[in-house]
Amino acid sequence: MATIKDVSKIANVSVATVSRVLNNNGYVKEETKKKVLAAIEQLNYRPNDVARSLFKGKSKMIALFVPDIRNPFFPELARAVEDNANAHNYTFILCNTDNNSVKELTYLNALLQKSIDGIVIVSNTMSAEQLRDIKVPIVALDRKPNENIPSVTVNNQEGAIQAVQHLKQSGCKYIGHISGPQDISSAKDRTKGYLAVVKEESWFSEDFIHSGNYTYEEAFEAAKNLLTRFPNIDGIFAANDMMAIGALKAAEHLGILVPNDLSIIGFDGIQMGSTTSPALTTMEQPLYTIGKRATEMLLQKIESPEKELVSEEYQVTFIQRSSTKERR
Amino acid sequence: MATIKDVSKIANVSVATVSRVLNNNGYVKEETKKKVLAAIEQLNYRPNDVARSLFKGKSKMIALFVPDIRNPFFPELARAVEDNANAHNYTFILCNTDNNSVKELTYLNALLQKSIDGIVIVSNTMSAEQLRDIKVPIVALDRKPNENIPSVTVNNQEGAIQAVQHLKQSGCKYIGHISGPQDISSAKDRTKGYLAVVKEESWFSEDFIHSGNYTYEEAFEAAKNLLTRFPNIDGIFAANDMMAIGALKAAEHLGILVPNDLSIIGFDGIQMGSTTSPALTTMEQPLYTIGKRATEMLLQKIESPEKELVSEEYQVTFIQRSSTKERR
DNA sequence: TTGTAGGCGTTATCAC
DNA sequence: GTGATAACGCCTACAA
Repeated sequence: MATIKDVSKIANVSVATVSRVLNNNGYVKEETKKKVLAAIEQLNYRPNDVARSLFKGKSKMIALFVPDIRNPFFPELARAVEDNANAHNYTFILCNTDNNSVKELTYLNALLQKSIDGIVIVSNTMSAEQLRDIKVPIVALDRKPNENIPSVTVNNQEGAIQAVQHLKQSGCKYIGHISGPQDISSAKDRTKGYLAVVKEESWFSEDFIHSGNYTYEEAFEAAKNLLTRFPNIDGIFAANDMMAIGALKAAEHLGILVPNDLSIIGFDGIQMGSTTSPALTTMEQPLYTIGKRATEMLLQKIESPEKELVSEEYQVTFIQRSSTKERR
Repeated sequence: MATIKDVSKIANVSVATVSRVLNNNGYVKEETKKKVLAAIEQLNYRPNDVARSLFKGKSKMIALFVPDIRNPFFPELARAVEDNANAHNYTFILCNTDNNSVKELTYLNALLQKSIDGIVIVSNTMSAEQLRDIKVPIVALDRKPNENIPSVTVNNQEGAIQAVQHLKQSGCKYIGHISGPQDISSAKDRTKGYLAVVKEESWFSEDFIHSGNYTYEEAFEAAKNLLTRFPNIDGIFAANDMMAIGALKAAEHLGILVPNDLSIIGFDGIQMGSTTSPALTTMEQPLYTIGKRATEMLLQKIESPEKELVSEEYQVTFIQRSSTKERR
């Protein structure tokens, strides 16, 4: 690879001048500029970003931490972040944390050594202290690890309320809930929403809630238990689509007809929900939008660190498909 | 961040000595080593990877090019590559190319400026010439862009033959094919496999093949056309699972019962195939394995460039689920 | 066994 | 307008 020095020789100028035309700053005569440009062209010269990074202390790289990119919820976010990073000439690093705080910390250190400029993080494992003394900008996405770190989320509780109310309005009397991990703010808020609607019902007890840990497999089991134990359940609100799909399968397994005998509603709006039979009614998150927004906020913070970021909350939208009956 | 100089001062030695203990090379007295280690500990010193990269010309970063991480086929590969990169202390960069060769080239240049050490690439758009004069190691995954570049793939043609034969053996008489983009080697080979089995059948004509472009939506349309035009079709081989799921939906749409009136088999073995109703029979690729292997090969080439890599081919396995009848 | 110093490729500060 | 030159933080001859 050619260096700035090579260019300077060919153009018969100093490296300083080359640097000036490269970065368009400082005065440089039109004529010499042309010479330099020609030399750059001739050598097909490209500046070495590593040297630049060393000097500037910035790498033009941002990272995204997700638990596991194989979970269908995350690729949409990842794509949004990558698109945005790319549009601003940042390189995109992806880290699968497995919700493991040790792994998270290891990634973090490795990235700091590489002068990472900022991180978008979907996590619930990092403690407040850990995050506090990190000096690179961080924006939380989908979850709120703690109050001190700016986040982009959706109205989880309100969305859950809407979901459960839809079940009621479409005729469900006994509504079960498959919940997500309660240490994840989004999951907790969705459970809160569920409770807000049904807590006062005469039939309600805590036993109508089973944890599915946000996974297909556990939700399959949870739904089977729930439906076996309470055969009169005619509605299920799952805290995410993967679990709703697990519940769908469980119903199929038990010979329960959806939506005739049982309505199921999910949360997230992942594509998979539209490919099941019946297709899944759900509360759709604007996933691409929130991913994009989180990245924009991060880049803004990187480029003007003095401005404080303020958290944002987006709205979910109800998507009627075939796993619930239409509102009567 | 503390620097090597800070450490050297505290330990009362030269930076050279610190560097020696850091990299464990050269002689250093046990006692001074301890002093240095203590100083490192005290300052919580971590070497600056950017400076290292500049010196070595290597970044300890590898990239993965995929068309679009939102396509459910890619996250499994991405996870495998990331895991392996991480295990070898490499940082993982993800690039969505949208099958756009201009975008690919732009990424490539940006990464070269960052001294990227190697690239795993799932692509069919890069021309032979483009790839030839790239000096960083490249390994192709899932597809063979051209013969000069080492690749990790599966036995696509053979797998397709098995798939179509399964349809025949389970009683299908008229078998349609929803094909993928013919400029992708994997898709082409699968079509070849289909043809190898049915080309000589009396009923066969090219009209039994419709392109679905590897997408759900196009396959949905393709299947509808196929099934409307040839109502006697009782088997469909889709060149990937996304398209098979599209075909499943099309059948549902037309009131055709799967697998009673129509058998559908896919290819890939993505998780989504197991969540549909009926669940999808498919030829499963060892996705994690091939992703892992491609990365291993890449890292090996990076660390010993003198050794030539040789392409590898893995086997697909037949997974009987519910979208086809069992072999009689 | 340890230290000095040059260089990796850029940028920015200061002269001229 | 332009050119030296000192950083950025690290590594490795080469000396000592």
